[in-house]
Amino acid sequence: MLDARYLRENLDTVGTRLATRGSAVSLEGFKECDARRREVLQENESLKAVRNRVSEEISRIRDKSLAQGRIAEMREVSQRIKSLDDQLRSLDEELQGYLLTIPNIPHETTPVGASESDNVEIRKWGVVPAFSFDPKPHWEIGEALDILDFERGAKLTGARFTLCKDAGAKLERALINFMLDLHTGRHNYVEMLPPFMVNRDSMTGTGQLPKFEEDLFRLDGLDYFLIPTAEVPVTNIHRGEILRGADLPLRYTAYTPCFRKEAGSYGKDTRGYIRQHQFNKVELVKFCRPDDSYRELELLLNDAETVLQLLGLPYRIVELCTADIGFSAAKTYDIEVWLPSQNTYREISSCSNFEDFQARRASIRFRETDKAKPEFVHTLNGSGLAVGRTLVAILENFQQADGTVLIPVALRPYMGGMEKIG
RNA sequence: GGAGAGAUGGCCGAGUAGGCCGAAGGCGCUCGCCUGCUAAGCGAGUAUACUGGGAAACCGGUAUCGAGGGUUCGAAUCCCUCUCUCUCCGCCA
Repeated sequence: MLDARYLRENLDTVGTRLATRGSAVSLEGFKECDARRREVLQENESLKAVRNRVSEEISRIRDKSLAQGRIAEMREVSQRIKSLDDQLRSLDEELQGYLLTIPNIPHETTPVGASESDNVEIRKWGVVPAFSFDPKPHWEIGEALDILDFERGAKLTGARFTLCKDAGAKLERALINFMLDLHTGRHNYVEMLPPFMVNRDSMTGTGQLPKFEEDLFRLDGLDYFLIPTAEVPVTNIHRGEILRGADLPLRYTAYTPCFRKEAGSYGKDTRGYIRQHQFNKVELVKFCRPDDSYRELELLLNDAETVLQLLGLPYRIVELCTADIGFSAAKTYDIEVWLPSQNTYREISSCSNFEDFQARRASIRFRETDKAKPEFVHTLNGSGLAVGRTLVAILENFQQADGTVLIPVALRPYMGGMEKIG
């Protein structure tokens, strides 16, 4: 959420910057509503000031019969106030409606672009494997090794659900533990295990609601939602809090399953394990001072990259352009891992700086000293990494001519010493 | 699921025959004084949001005692609804 006052005073500039996102954002509604609201607010508050003053006078009059005139007068003032209160309530709601659906302003370093083809490749790491045979897609490898069972996943639930079996299940679990140990041990993140379903306030705090409800699974009869990413519960840990400056930056990591409806991606990635309604992810979340957030973003990106480096998976870093960054983000780097079967890089992590956009929605502030005014923190997060896609990358990149798959050395301790699958 | 108790400022904790309560007191914190160090002591200050004025320092208004409604000239105090916490019983991984 943008600051209403800032928006009011910089309406044109903000409009221009938001336009680079591609989708038209109209600020007219906000402007008009904001003006009306302040008008009503002012009349209302001055009437309340009168009422407070006169009521105070009435309280000092012993003989209330002498106050009847003023009491009658105030009765009318109160009527008027009540009506203005109602108007104000609906105007507030309307204004919030505008503010909650206006996306974040892209950072000045976010490349301006019209579509994802304008994203900018920053760097590459690793060597793309050369195969002496035709590399298979991961779903064939997984089925041949009997570690990924798509048919039974669909039987148990439906399309885009998969049953992991035996070494597949173990590999998934090993990756989770490997990532968490790396981030808590070497990168100094604090591990969290949050609830996998959250309430509406939490979803609004990080920006999934009110605009993107159709992407979420909601529980029938309860206003709870299955989390689409650990970003939601972990960022909301400090919703409504004032943190101590001395404690910043806070770094949290969390494993959670993620649940997404994937509405609007019906034709995409229909085969395999790339796009599921439920998938595992290890997430990195930071809360920091505004001045530090862009430095912290680079560090966060490095922390996520380290996972791929230790696993020996080739990847590249892409800086998303204004047309491709998410609703809440000011700047985003994607990490894309090499997938031989698709002969291309595919997203495996997305690292974003939200600046104070989420912090303002969720009211997450800090006080530099005990006397200082509270300021909004900056929030960041990134996948570290998407576990299912990491498993896919391992199957495809480390597949052998005989159909087996080599397990990365770093992962072997987590696999009971196993060196290959099959 | 059944029965009861409670939710006040950073924390603890007063306040329930409605008015002078943004809210006593204590702790904590900040600044100053004092004591040759430490401890103690003394004085002052110490919420947030919105909004009007001002270049700013700052000054004014309104709101906030879990949340939302209601009664009233006026509500932390009365009424209703909801949420959460705690205790006991039942059930359960």
